[in-house]
Amino acid sequence: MRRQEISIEDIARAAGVSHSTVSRALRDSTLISVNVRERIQRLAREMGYTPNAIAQSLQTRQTSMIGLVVTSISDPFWGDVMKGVEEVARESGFSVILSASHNDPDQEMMVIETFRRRRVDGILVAASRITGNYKARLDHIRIPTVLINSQAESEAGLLHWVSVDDRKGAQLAVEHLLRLGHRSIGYLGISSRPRSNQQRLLGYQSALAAAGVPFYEARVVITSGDEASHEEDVAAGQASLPRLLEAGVTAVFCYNDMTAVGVLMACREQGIAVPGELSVTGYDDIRIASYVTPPLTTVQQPKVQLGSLATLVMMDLLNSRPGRNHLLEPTLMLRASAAPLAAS
Amino acid sequence: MRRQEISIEDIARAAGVSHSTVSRALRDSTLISVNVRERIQRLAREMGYTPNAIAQSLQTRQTSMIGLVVTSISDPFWGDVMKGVEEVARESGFSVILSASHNDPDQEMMVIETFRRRRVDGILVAASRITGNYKARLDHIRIPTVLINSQAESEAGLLHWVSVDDRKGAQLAVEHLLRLGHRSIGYLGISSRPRSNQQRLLGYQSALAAAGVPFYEARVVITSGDEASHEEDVAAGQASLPRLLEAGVTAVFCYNDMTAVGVLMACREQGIAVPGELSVTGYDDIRIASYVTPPLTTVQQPKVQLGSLATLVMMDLLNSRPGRNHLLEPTLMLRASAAPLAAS
DNA sequence: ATATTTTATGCACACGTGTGCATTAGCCGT
DNA sequence: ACGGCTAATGCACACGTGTGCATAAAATAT
Repeated sequence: MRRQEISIEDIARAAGVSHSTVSRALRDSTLISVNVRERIQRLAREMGYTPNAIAQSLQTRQTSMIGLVVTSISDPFWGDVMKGVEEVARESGFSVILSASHNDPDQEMMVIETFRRRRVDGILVAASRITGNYKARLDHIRIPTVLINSQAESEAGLLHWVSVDDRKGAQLAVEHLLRLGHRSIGYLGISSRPRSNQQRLLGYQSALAAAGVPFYEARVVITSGDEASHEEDVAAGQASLPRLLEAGVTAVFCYNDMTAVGVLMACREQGIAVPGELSVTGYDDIRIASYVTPPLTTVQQPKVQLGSLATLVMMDLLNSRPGRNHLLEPTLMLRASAAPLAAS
Repeated sequence: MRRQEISIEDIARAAGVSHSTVSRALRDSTLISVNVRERIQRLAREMGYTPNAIAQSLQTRQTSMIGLVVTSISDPFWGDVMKGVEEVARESGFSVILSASHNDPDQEMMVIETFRRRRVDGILVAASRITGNYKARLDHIRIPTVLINSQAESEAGLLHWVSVDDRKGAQLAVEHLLRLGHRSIGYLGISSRPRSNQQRLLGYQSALAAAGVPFYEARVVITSGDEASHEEDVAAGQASLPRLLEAGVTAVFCYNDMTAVGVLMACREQGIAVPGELSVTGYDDIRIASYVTPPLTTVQQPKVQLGSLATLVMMDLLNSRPGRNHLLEPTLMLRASAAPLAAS
């Protein structure tokens, strides 16, 4: 089982030259004469040589690997983001190390520590939960970092971010409901993702304010759903419907598509027509939103672009170009789960 | 921007010992006296030392990394598999390098070549398209490999697999439809995933045969859908409904959940009641299957287990224990998209 | 006290690749 | 033919860590 890959030393021996010559020949150095260069390259091909990236990394002090931390690997939202990351990374000659944080700051920090041990060139963190005391440690690590859908500043200039404008997205959704004639609009939020939840709540409030509709605390329901898994989000949505109905809303803006699906399911159980009696909007526009009944009116986040752009920013940083932060625009996807307020 | 991580050499200098002593002390070698050992470990902590995994890998000739190739990163099915892989890998102290093959043998081979260059300890390949001439090259690579949901033999003993019994799954679904009284049952397949498509077709046929129901070629519709993306699967399902109806089927067993969703959508457009006029079953039991209307009766594959078990087999191989192949059992998920044949 | 074993540490090499510098061979000009 | 210049190659070190072996120091036995 001894795996014996061949090295440039082996090629050197076979060609009767030094390993330096082989190294240069394989890198197309003009220092090496054309015929020797070609002979060595042919030899390398024949012998089935594969450069040892580990040794190269040790020497050049760069690994061409980037670490990606994500809250949940099986989440369709992050699935799209991961896809964008992997594509750009591969095209740029980088590999992606993937790990999950399960929405837990401790695990997130441990994963980042592993990445540091492996000397990745850069780190991408999705929906970081890093705050306060962790922040300092993250800063001390001195590895270029790009946050995805979370924001933070850094004095060292190593920390950047790419996000979708959550507040704007919420405004789009709520404005749409207002245009449909709704005046009693609820917000169904999730406390386990504090930043985006807060932003969407703000967007909800400012849309109401802009339309001159008063804000009532009772119309806002925030549930927990700690692990950031779908099942929990759906269950949270289902469980929250009663409280929203008590508040007498005719439409509800949900934190994401899965909670909206939960609301949809609860409505079906209780015989409440959507959108006839209650209009529902989601957020994210994951695939499931198109196929559910009724298809969800929702806020689309450019998910793949989120990943690819973050990776492009990373490439800028790694080529010592200045890294720009980006705030992407969400768009409204009109489907069938929200309709004009019935003139009852 | 010069990133200067500290090394055991630095610690050695600070402690007034040689780097060998530091190396041993950090690895808890009993060769080093207790007080020196503790002093060095404290020093390492204070100086913020992080071992250089690259240098360790070069020396020990193992990277503690495994490569994972998947046909599509954003596919919910593979998302669950990836989750299982990452969890077991992390618990075992391994990191996962992720890459996509887009269901293309050439890309798959390129990804594997990259993994080889990076000297991963093992490779996991999901739904491999490697055949014939590639097979030989794969064999020549001499890296332990575990295939997920595809099977192949190897003389070198480096190739193993973990799969779900596709034929059995198909039988379960079709037997269920037969039990519901259906006799004219269609199969909607996809040619771009030849192995599983073939297996499911075989299961379909043997279930019919066991029930004494004749097999009609016209009831089998195989579409393409090259890129293995959802949109294409759904579209394929939608486009295939007419041909199935022409064949006069009362129930259809679909290759996977997304094609089944396509069929569902086409039915709604054409006013065909499901399951009233047509029973539909899917395959995979991805999350979407539960939330669509009507909820899909489908064959559940143990997706997370598929990933975790494959990784456990890999761990066996890496610890030079014999690797066993595993054929997992699918189970039938009864929901609402298949119903007894209406006595019309 | 000396010989022998045990304990603790350093030396030097290895892993595979890249590169500054010295060295050699070849070429040209006068 | 000789000096100077260019082209091609090798030497030796570096990257950071692990480890066999030699060695020094200490402890124990005789």
